[in-house]
Amino acid sequence: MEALRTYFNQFVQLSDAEWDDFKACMSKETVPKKGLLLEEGEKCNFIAFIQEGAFRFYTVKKGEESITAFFFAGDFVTNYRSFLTNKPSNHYIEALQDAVILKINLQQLQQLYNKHKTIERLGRLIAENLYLVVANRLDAFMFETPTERYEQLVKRGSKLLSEIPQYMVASYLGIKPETLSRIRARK
Amino acid sequence: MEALRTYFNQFVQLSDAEWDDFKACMSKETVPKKGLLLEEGEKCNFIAFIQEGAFRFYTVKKGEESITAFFFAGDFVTNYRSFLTNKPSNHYIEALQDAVILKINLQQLQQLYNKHKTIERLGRLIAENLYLVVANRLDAFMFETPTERYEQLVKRGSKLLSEIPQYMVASYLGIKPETLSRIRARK
DNA sequence: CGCCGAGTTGAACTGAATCAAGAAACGTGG
DNA sequence: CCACGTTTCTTGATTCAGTTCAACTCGGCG
Repeated sequence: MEALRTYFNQFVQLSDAEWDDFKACMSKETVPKKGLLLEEGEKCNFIAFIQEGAFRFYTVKKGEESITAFFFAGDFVTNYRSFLTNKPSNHYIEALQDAVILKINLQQLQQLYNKHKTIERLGRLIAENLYLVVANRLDAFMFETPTERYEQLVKRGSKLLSEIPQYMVASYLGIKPETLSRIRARK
Repeated sequence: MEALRTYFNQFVQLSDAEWDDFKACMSKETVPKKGLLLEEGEKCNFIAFIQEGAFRFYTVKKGEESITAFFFAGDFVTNYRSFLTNKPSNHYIEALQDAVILKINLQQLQQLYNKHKTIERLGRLIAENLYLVVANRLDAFMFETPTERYEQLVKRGSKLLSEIPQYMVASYLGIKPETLSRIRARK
């Protein structure tokens, strides 16, 4: 639970009263490896903080799984688009290992937004932050070749390279496993 | 000015006091056709509401202009990334026609955030909204071919097709002018 | 009338996808 | 702890969509 408060502290300083209200809304859940936290077609009405485990966020297009993101302990996991628009998700969220999460749902969060200005601000800062994350990913897809995207992972020493099977990394990079294998083979 | 209030009303209902404070921060500016509202290397410390005119948002990579977005009357225009991170912009913002805008700067906006909870909320809702916009564009680049992206423009009856020269539309779609010409030729 | 930028068309090139086959790694049960 | 079967990764040959380079057309505007 302290990990979550630490996470928030990057953004705003919550008072004890605010934090207590927040904590009261979080409910702990476990998800077994390969379990689905969210299925296509469901509305995502929660945001979850990952205490343990990891998830992949993927969609199925033309019969093929395409991975959009990975989430690890200390991250939030949600289908933010479905959460914000209240429309059905076109993505699945699957646990890659047994996981423990703290969930808060949309209604509870909205009440917290109404009650506490600082939490409203936290919501803004997190939204702004997520904007930056997708904007960077969009840049990577618009301006970089698959090879360059892979090299970025290497340069940043990304977790993905050590913790995620190569065919999933390929999917995340937007290429076929064969292609990633060849990129790695050269040089 | 009323157009701006109408725009905000999609998100929240501002009281007269809040709106007056907001208005007091906006300053009117004009930008001539081909004028730059923002240059590469500058920090973008403003958000501007477009009263008249249109802008293109582009970056130069490997000696080539690549257009990321177009903005029209009734839209906000800013380099949101630079605005949020306070880092230099890697994009230019250029007026496509003579334009009139209402500008507010970062410091003023932060004061408004501090002073009015509803404006803080407005900030959150706008950030969430921009998240959805880039997320959709990312989807288009990850899952659609250039042809499909072009067909989306046609299907949505996009302004771009009537108001923007074809070579700029091509750039926005992430392809060469020759390729867009060929896409249009088939069928 | 002639120029110039925008748009079109053609031919050759390139990087990733596809299809196919094989090698390596993994884990599960005997 | 080994053997087997499945999954993951690699390698090769071919195809394909978009790029590149180049030439040419069109339309507006001086």
